Amino acid sequence: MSESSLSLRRPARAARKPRDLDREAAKKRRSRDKRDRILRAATRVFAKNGFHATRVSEVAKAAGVADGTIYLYFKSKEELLVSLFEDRVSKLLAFMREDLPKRASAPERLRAVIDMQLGLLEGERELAEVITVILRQSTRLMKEFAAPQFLAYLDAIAKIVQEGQAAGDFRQDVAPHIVARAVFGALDGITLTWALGRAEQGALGRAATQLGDMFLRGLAP
Amino acid sequence: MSESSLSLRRPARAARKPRDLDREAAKKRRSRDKRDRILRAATRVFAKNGFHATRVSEVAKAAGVADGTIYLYFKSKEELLVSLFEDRVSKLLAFMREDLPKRASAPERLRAVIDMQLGLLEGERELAEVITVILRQSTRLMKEFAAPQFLAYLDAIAKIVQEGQAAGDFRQDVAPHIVARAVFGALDGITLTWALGRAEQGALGRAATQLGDMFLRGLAP
Amino acid sequence: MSESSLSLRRPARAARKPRDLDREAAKKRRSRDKRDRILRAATRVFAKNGFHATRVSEVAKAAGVADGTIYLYFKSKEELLVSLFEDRVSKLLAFMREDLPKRASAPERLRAVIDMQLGLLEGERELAEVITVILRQSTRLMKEFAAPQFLAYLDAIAKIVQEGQAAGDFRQDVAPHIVARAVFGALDGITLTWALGRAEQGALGRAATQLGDMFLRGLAP
Amino acid sequence: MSESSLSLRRPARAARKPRDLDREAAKKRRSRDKRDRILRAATRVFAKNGFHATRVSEVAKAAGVADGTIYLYFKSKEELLVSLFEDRVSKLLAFMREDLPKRASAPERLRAVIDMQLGLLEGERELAEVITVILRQSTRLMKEFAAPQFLAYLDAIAKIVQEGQAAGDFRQDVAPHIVARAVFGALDGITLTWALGRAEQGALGRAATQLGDMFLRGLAP
DNA sequence: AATGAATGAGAATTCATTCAT
DNA sequence: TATGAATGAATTCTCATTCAT
Repeated sequence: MSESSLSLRRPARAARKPRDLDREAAKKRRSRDKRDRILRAATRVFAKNGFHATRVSEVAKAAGVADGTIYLYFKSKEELLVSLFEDRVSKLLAFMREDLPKRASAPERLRAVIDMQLGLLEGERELAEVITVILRQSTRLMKEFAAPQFLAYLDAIAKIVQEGQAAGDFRQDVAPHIVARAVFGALDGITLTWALGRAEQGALGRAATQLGDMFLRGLAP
Repeated sequence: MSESSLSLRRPARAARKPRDLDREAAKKRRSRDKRDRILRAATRVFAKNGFHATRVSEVAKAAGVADGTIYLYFKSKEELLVSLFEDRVSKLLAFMREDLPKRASAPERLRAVIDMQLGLLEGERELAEVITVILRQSTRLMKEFAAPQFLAYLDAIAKIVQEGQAAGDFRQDVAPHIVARAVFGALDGITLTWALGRAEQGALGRAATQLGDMFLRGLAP
Repeated sequence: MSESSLSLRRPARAARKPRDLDREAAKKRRSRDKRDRILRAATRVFAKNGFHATRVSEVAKAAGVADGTIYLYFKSKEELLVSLFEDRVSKLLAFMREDLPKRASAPERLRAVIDMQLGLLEGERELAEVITVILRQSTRLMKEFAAPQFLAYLDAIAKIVQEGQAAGDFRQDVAPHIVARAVFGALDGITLTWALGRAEQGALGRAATQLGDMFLRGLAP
Repeated sequence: MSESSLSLRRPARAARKPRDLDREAAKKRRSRDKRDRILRAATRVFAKNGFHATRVSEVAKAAGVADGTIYLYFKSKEELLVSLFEDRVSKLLAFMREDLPKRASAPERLRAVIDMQLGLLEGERELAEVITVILRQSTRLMKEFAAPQFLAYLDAIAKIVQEGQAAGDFRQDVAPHIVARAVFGALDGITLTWALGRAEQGALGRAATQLGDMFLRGLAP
């Protein structure tokens, strides 16, 4: 701060600009760092106490910033929660766009989805808890924000099933959207139990394999 | 009630005691009525606004009683939520105790569980929403109360799978507790989507059949 | 009142009246009994928990009556407290009217007042606590009701001092109203400590003698 | 404050730290100011309406702060009352520690205590009312907090009496703790009447002299 | 950008009192 | 008279958010 106020008093020189850019970048980096620090702290505290029982001041303390600082990066407490969710969902959607097309068959694609949904949280128990449990604590979030994205995700899975049925890889007598909901729910249930504490390291990976087997066999024509 | 009208025709002396009993009974009935009225109102309002966004006074208004009256029947707002849950869980556990033993094989028992978990909420969309979504809004409730019951339920399902494996009805290469979580999660996912509004009447019944088929085929040796 | 309304409907008979009177008397006795029961219960509970922390329902329970019954005998919770106070004050004022004139000299009258104020509560620790401590918990009571009576009492004591000074029994260089306040305060202080629990049986009697000695000697010309 | 204006004229480097210190000090001062403002407002409002009849919002309004601000400085409404009391008691105890030992004889010490207890409140009628009347309105406060301190104070007075008796300055036939209670009670009674409004300026001083005379003469051997 | 003191709206719960039976 | 279920006004305290520094 003192540095920048000093520079105001000096004549503008050509050399300034590159340095300013650097400075800008550093500032942005620092800013992003702080934002991340807050998000990580929020994950920790939300997972421990739940959304409503968590005070903004607790997140601030856990992040090592002042209460007011949170509001420089997030519009509200609820937006903190949204951001945690958005971050993961964007990764998930990116995956679906980039990775799925590489898989030749519907069965392969379905297995990939299963691996990914569980793999996304492996090693991040707290984040898993936030997404499976805490997220549902904000009604508005659930109805206005999460639901649409969630339904889009379900539709994407249903589409895989449909394609599999069209290609003769899956049985015809199950409704694609029912399978989609079941697959998602099964994965969510696994994650939930794991997040609630009754599961060991690597459990999600093993579960993914077994679930994949079971669903694919259950869907076999 | 019919008894009390009868007693009016009898000699006063003999009627004394029965009438008192009637009065007692009527009082108890009215009391239960009011309790139920409050519970039904709570289900409605909780489903609409979520637990935290619902004010006790709103429930009172919806039930047509004074704010304070709620506290004659429930210790706190949270206990209202617990009561809604307990009512269903007790039915569910009663079913598992009474009905399951009648089913000869593990596959039959698993299908019965699936039918029941979905059947329990068919036609009661608001209650379904309360149980799948709202319940998770109270962290304390989730951790202290619901979790233990939930885990007991999971264990019961896992036990069915285990028995099926022992009897040679199910494949050996899946962990019973993973199947249990997956089955529960799949059912919960179905209910959730249905509760959130994208499903028609009778959908849960059809879903139960298809899910049963899929899981049983997926588990077949 | 009920009597008069009754008599309007029935033919007046000579035999009726005595029986009615008996009935009335019995009723009044029972009524008084219940009133006393409530007052005694109130003393107990107020002394234990204080005025504000005591719920009317607690008094009702301690008295063995229904909540609503209290309101058949007392207009409000505060009136309960007033009644406890009035009862004692009336005894105190009766004493001052009847007993004091019998005492020949001012010193004798002052000693009598001291004996009486302490003697009034001896053996009734709970009542003493209510009067010294609890009474001050109701601001309205203190200001509107108790204060006037209290000041009247002080004036009566001051008058004794004044008479003693006129008769040459007391020193002239103390203001009568200051002595009055000091005497009352000293007695109240004794009672308070005793009520708060640090004093044994008979303590008030001994204290009265010593206080009497000390004040009389202090006032001697 | 004066320091910080000075520092503006000095070279910036050296000024750094002192200015920060100043800022800290100013902050602390402002904080203390606000705390005091709240305490003074509380005294005013409590004296007028009593403890229970006073709403926290009224104190806030009288102090010119927001309701919530009160809770930044005091844990609860009751703690506000405690703080008023503690402040005076600490002065009183400080006096007993510092001033009393300077007085040679027990009679001088007793008179000093009398002067002090009354002098402490002279000119602060509202505070006097809070301490003599309002304080007793919180049962918990009376029993848990005030009682122990109060008893310690009584013991200190009793000790003076005892020493006087040992030195032959006081009569032997009065129990020291009875005298202590009487002295305290007399002073409290004087204060109470004064606080309740029937006394003019300077009254406490005069009362102190007369009371001192009376007690000392009453205690003379 | 950062701070954290200050704000003040908001809500669960209590309990004196009423009144239908 | 007696009951006790029902009422609903009333109030403390919390905590997300703001804003002067």
